[in-house]
Amino acid sequence: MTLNQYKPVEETFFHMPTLELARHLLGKLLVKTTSAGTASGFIVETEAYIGPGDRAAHSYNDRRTARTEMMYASPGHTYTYTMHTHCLVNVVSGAAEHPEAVLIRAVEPYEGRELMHLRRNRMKKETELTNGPGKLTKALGIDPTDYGRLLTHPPLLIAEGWEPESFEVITGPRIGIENSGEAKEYPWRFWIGGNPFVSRLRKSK
DNA sequence: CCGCCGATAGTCT
DNA sequence: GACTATCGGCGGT
Repeated sequence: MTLNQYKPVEETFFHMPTLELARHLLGKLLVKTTSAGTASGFIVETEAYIGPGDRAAHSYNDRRTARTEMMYASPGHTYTYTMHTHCLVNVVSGAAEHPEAVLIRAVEPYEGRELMHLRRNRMKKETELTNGPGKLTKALGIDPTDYGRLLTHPPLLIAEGWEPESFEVITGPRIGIENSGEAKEYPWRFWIGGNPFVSRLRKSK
């Protein structure tokens, strides 16, 4: 696999409602190229964060700040932010001025496994490489300098991957938002049934 | 395989 | 100064 063999999605792919996009991103490839090489993985878990009314979203109550500014951009851009020491990556969704996004929570390694292995401090277990939002960004080499990129071309892109008919989509409550009132119950987490790279396989509450 | 817990830094009040 | 859309090590089973 070389970079020019990936088939990036069209920008119009991102023009669907956020909950649909969270579902349709499953199976797609997330691809990052740096001077060290190309690393990619199939998206196997996502979460939707939907606008000013979603208590779990950074855009809750229309909090428009320097950090959340990209959530208001047109769909298909990245919204990255740091959680403790980790960088998390979101796909901006919804029309411009509508602050919605889809968090990528886990991928299954495809190209550049050796590079991912090194970046992850030679992590022994294969499934531990990319089974969390902070883990996958480190493995793929995604960092805060990727804030605001358009995901239709290198160095960071979403490309065609698995056929949607080839896997089952499961939904459930989002992770790590215990302080978000009713919103913590919304089934806005999506993952591929039976995939070993999904974070928190058993504890899906 | 599971759950607990401490580390760690960017952002906002 | 108080939050986190987290991670990994450790100890018990």
